[in-house]
Amino acid sequence: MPDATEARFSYEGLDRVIHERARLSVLTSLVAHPRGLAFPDLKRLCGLTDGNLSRHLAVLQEADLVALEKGYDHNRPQTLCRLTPSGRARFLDYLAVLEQVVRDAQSAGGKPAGKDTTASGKKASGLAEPA
Amino acid sequence: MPDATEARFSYEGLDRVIHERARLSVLTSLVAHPRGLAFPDLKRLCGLTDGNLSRHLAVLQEADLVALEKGYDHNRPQTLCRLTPSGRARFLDYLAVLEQVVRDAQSAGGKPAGKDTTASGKKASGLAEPA
DNA sequence: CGCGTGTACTTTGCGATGCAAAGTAGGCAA
DNA sequence: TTGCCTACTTTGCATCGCAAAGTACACGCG
Repeated sequence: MPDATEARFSYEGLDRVIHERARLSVLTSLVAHPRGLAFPDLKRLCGLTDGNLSRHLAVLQEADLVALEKGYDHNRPQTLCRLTPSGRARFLDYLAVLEQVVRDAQSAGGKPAGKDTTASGKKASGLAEPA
Repeated sequence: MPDATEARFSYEGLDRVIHERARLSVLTSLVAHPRGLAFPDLKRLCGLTDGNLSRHLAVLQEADLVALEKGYDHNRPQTLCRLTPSGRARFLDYLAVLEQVVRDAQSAGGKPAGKDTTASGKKASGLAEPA
């Protein structure tokens, strides 16, 4: 058990590439559709504009989180997006941290909090927070 | 797939002010310490630099998510940070959306991640992607 | 056949923002 | 007093999200 002064709320596992809202949407969509999704479907599912999705996909591809397969369907360009294996792994890691955040918050917010780990210098102003 | 046209993965509840990693750290720390936290404690808990914390606190205060009480303790400046009531409410709303993200991702065959925050042990082995 | 319209993306531009290094202020020890 | 330490704040830069504009191609219509 490490000391109580460690940065236990720093959440370093929240990779910035994944943590962005739009990309989180994309990755969640993709993990929910393991066969992949076409660009327009992804666009609609995530509520993104064309440009936005294009850019975020480029970032995700650059980070080796998704793979883009560009082909043609009925003579129309069709980009199929899928998670890479390492992308899936990294996303699951990220999710585990997210769960930790939720647990940390709920242990005080939704339930009786009894774990005050940083008991330094409280003023105890007699301020009761709203129940 | 009930309705493929709705943007059910857009997660519009992920307020950008809250969703930032550093601020998420701060808010989680604060919700776990309802009596408030002093600047240095917050700094250490979140693993932030002085400048970083200062800036993020200013943003959070501007958004009426936290309240800053500047005073003196033992003749030293001491800023006490607490969640505002509406800040707590908005953070809990945000958390609900986070939980939804986790659920959406896990319902797809992602395993229910345990309490191991460094879940790097399994790679993609147990969850081969369908081609 | 050419022209406009619609889909499927990409590129560009800009305003916002995270981040860290440098700056300020005051207590306290020597 | 001098110098160091804590407790913040300000500044500057590089990144980034976002949306409007741009490109490419297929199809329908006169």
